[in-house]
Amino acid sequence: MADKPSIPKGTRDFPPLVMARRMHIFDTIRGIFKVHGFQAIETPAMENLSSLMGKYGDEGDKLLFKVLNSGDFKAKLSPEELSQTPAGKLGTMISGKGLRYDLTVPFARFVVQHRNEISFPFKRYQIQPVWRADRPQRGRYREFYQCDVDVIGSNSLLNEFELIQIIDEVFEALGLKVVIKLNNRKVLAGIAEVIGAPERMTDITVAIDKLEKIGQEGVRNELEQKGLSADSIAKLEPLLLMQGSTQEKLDKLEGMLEASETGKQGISEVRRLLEYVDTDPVGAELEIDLTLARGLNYYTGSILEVKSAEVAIGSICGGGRYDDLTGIFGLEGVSGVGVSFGADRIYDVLLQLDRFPKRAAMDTTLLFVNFGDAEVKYILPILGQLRKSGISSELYPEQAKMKKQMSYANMREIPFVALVGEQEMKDGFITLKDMESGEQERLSPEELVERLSSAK
RNA sequence: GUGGAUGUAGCUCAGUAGGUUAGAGUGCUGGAUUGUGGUUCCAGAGGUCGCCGGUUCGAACCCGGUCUUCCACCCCA
Repeated sequence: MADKPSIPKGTRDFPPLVMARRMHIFDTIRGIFKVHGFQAIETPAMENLSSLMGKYGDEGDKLLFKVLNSGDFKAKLSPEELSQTPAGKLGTMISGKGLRYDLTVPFARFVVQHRNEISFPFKRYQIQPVWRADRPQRGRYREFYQCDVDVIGSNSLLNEFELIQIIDEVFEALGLKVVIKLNNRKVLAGIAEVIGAPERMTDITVAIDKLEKIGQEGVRNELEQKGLSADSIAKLEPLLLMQGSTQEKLDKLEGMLEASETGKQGISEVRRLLEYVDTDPVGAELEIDLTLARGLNYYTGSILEVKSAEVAIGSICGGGRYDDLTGIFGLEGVSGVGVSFGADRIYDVLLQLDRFPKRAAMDTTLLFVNFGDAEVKYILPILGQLRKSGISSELYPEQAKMKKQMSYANMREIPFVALVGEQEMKDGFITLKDMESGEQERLSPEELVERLSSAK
């Protein structure tokens, strides 16, 4: 006997209602990407493992799904290698491919590989699933969709501004309140420099990233543990506890980062970006957050992250500028900046807040009840007319009991039902029933189209 | 990867001094109602009690393992 059918850990099936809601998210995001002039691309689910390894830090390497080589994958290994190599390392020896971990690195590969066909700056969007061998939890899946927008081949901070606008427009359209957190890796690098530990930037940022969660004391302990000197920690603390308006924070920071060229540059970039925002302010809350670090180690400039202001679920969108990413694939001096929307988490937030549109808005508008073959033949051309007019409509395929057909409409939450029987055929009209109010009216086919077009 | 919970009908859950054919609500199917759904009433279908093994005369219940889901770390969308 076969096992009960199941799917791998951390993956999901999407039934129709869920899918309708997911499409609502994707359609909204895609529409806004297009309006901003971004073009769609896709890349394969699998990349060569060498394209993926080392791009996401040690932690990321562990979370990569590797695809076992076809054929006799152990033929090239000696028995010693086979038995002595630790499992984790063995995986990379017998796997030449891996599932993509995000869309940014494959995009960088794409840009380098197709550089002669692309005119820069290149604005692309990409909506595809990615895979991570993480331990699943709420809001964390092994297969999930990212919706990436990137501009590559332009250093201008106008791109960062456009991304902020896109974020604002997307969440506005979805009806979600969000906080956009902004920081700059150069500022973080400056801080590391000023406190006398320039090479420890990653450790420092990872630690201060947790400030909200583990508190000042916790951060201090973690930094001590990482081997940072007491002197450095003491210098760092006032920076973290800065209060005041964005401008005040920036002024204070600028003073502290006087000695660091990189730091000063970071500050001026943040200022510049905020100037753009001032010209056309966004609806979302925008805040400078020095504790925002972001783990992906390819970011070099602006970094940003979006959190729901209403539901605690981790970030629902994030990104930043990466100056060297294509360098890894052999194309130097091309800077890119982009953000990624986490569709699955956005879904969870919308669901929890009950902000999805009514099902009727995403589904069939009209159902014709089937009274028999003569009626069906009468209805078919009308049905075609409705569909040409963009009204989602269907005909019940069986001459089932009326109760059953009505229940079907009810279950599907179809807002209108059309009744065409002998009487209607003879008189040339259609009885339209509004399922919500229960009211019925008699309409000609033309009036029906008219009526439902306006009801949409 | 570390630590901790969880798992009984499609769904939400009852069900222990281990004892014959495992329950409720909801949903599903049919009927009451042969051109009218959502309410009500009646009937019916649906479970190898996550899976494997052990203890026992006997296991949904005790023990071990395993998988799933969830929670806290880690990390992140």
